[in-house]
Amino acid sequence: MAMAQTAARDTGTREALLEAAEELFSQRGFNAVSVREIAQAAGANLGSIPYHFGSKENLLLEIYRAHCGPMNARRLELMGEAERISDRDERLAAVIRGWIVPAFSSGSDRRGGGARFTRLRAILQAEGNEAAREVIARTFDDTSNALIDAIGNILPQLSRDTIVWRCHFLLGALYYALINPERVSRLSDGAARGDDFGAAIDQLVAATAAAMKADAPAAPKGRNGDGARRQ
Amino acid sequence: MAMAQTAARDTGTREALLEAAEELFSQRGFNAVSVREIAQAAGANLGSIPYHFGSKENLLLEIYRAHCGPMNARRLELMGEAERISDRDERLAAVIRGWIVPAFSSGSDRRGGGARFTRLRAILQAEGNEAAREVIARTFDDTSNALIDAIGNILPQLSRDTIVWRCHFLLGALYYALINPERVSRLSDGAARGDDFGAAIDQLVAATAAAMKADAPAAPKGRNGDGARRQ
DNA sequence: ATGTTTTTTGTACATATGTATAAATCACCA
DNA sequence: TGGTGATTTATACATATGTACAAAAAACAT
Repeated sequence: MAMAQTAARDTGTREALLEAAEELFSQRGFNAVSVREIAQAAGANLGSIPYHFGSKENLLLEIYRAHCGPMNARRLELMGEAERISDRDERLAAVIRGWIVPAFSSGSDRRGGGARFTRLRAILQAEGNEAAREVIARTFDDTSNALIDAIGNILPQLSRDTIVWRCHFLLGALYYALINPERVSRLSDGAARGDDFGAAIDQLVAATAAAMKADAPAAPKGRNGDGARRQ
Repeated sequence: MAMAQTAARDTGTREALLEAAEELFSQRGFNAVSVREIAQAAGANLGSIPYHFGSKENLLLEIYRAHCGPMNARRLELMGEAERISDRDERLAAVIRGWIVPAFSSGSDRRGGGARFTRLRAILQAEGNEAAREVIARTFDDTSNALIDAIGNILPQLSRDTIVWRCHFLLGALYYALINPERVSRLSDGAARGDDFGAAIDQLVAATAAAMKADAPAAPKGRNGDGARRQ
């Protein structure tokens, strides 16, 4: 047939479907993307999706399987290198950077991380996709714990809950930086570019390292504004 | 007729629909919630949604209209009070807190902010809902700019882009804390509760204030890891 | 009361969705 | 070359969705 099939023929239909699905899911989430769209973007037939993956949800899980292992391996590798740094401030920044960088870009291969996959996780997390949520928790908690432990070693005066909160904020900031980069450009009148990943990483590392070094918040008692309410 | 709007008083049905829609949207986003679900949750008929709101999207915008004004007014009020504090560190923390608190809970009225509405914004932001994105940008940029300006006054050595980045991280952390509170409980082995809004606010204020006071990140270019890539 | 406007209700419609399936086509090897 | 298993294609199906619409009901004004 026509050109539409070249993508499928070059890389294989299965690969083309994974690629197209990852791109579309990372832009609009899981619910808003139809299997017909994915097939069309991949230059493949609608039926090839149930054929190769069984279901739409399984296609999503396949994307996770392709990325999670390499991405977390790279994280542990970079954080391991960082822990050999003697200077405490430098080590803290390097550990944080080692955790952050693979979320923006993998090493050499296209797989194993990258901003697109992180953005995908961010959106699916917000969508509340159950399958994705479970895979995320199972697959990413160990590197999160590695980060928490490493920071605990560097800053032993901090309680674990405070470190957890701050690492949680880090992940939220990371997700949001990838989901909504336009806002940075807009609010800074173009002085900063939200899609400049290098700047985002540098800013995020500096801000997070400083936040980690702060004293834990004072008293968990009395005044907590009118915000003390449970969900 | 054209009078439909003024005559559309609180019949109960309209309010119930707004309430049910806000609850459902804040849990599962816009796409994944059907108008039939909303009607059922509100104890109303399916046809009452097109009747009262015209369309599903319009119903969403109505929710925004109910919250945006009061929430931003409260933010400006609290930040204004904060700016009268003489001590710089205290003022910085109070300004940040003034911006954060209304995102978790409004003053007296149920409307005008609150964690549920913030969570709604977070999810819709991630979903990439165009209508919501535009309203958010138009309605919230002014309070974001107020926060940025206030911080710029307290910390004049910081460039505006650095402040913008850090406020951006703040919003991402805030969103994520509301979207995924279970993760805090899980990673801390129950020592911290992600759904404790008071703790979340205290932790977020302390971390953000410390991040703001940090020096701007060093290198403008050069080494930025393997993460320097454009979206 | 009567007439008019507003609201509610039930249903219809066009479209979109994920998946199943059978026929057609291709790749590959004896 | 012929045949066999893998893949692709086209179509069908059941279901879900947002909205339109007309009739019924309720609320209201005079």
